[in-house]
Amino acid sequence: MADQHELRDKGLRLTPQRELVLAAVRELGHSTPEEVAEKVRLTHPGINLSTVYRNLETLENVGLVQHTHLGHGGATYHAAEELTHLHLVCGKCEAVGDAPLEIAATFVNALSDEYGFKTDVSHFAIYGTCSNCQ
Amino acid sequence: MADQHELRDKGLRLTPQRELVLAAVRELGHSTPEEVAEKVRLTHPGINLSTVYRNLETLENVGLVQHTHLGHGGATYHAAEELTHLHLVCGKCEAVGDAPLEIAATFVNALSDEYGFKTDVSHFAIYGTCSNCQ
DNA sequence: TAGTTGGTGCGAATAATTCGCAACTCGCTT
DNA sequence: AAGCGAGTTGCGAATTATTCGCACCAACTA
Ligand SMILES: [Mn+2]
Ligand SMILES: [Mn+2]
Ligand SMILES: [Zn+2]
Ligand SMILES: [Zn+2]
Repeated sequence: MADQHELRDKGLRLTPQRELVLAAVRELGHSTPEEVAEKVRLTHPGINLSTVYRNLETLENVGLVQHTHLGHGGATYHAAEELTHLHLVCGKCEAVGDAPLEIAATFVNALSDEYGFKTDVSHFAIYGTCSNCQ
Repeated sequence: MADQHELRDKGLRLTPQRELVLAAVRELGHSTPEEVAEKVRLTHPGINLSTVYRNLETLENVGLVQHTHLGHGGATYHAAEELTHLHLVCGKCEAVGDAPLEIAATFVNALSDEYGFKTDVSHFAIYGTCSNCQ
């Protein structure tokens, strides 16, 4: 596994649980800690939820996963490689649509130029009303 | 109080607690339910935290207050009239800066034109790194 | 192969928010 | 002015989400 480097370089270990959590996040796309746990338990029923939380945090520190806020509640996780779009969340039907990052380019540049603020447009969802719900 | 209309029209009552919660939100600007409760308790120690939660929800349904997500955690509330800017949240120092809504105009228009998505740019904060923390 | 130290399972502890319900009161009607 | 009914409140308990403490286990390393 190439991920070993990311981990071992920081004195961390590649445990089965950790591999399983990472694999689950990669397969699921956006997913809550609970969903990750369920996925992992399909093949390894013994895994503990707090282990999932701890590994998501560890994997995020190492840069292999990231979290995003899609709704009013908790965070969802995704593989770091996969963050190539922003999320359009409809406040009425709860639908989550995608849009390319480029669509926010002028906005991001303006924030950078005028405020020196480097934006991560996809950390928080873009909230509003989708075309179906107008 | 002009707010009576907003409430009574929907069969709701203007109780002292409700007035106090609304007044606190208006004075505090962005504030968590807990902060609203503390503010109200300065003059009315008896108010219950669940009453604050319920009234914030009610006032939001009626359109007098709104909530926004400034950080990874819970929501903050503000008076509806006051939502005239978007929030730039720094992931490193936690600072919350403001920027005018107009700075997102082309972005909002693009989402409208290309996806039919009507964006509320200030419901979620804009996340990134502030100029001090680069 | 043994030792060091990070990781895991588990149950308890926190924190944040929501509920259930009896008592209370706002606003309306006689 | 008094009465009534439905919306509200206080309170404690219940949920949910996430974090901790700790003894035991196991991944790396020499
Ligand atoms: Mn929200
Ligand atoms: Mn976050
Ligand atoms: Zn919708
Ligand atoms: Zn900063």
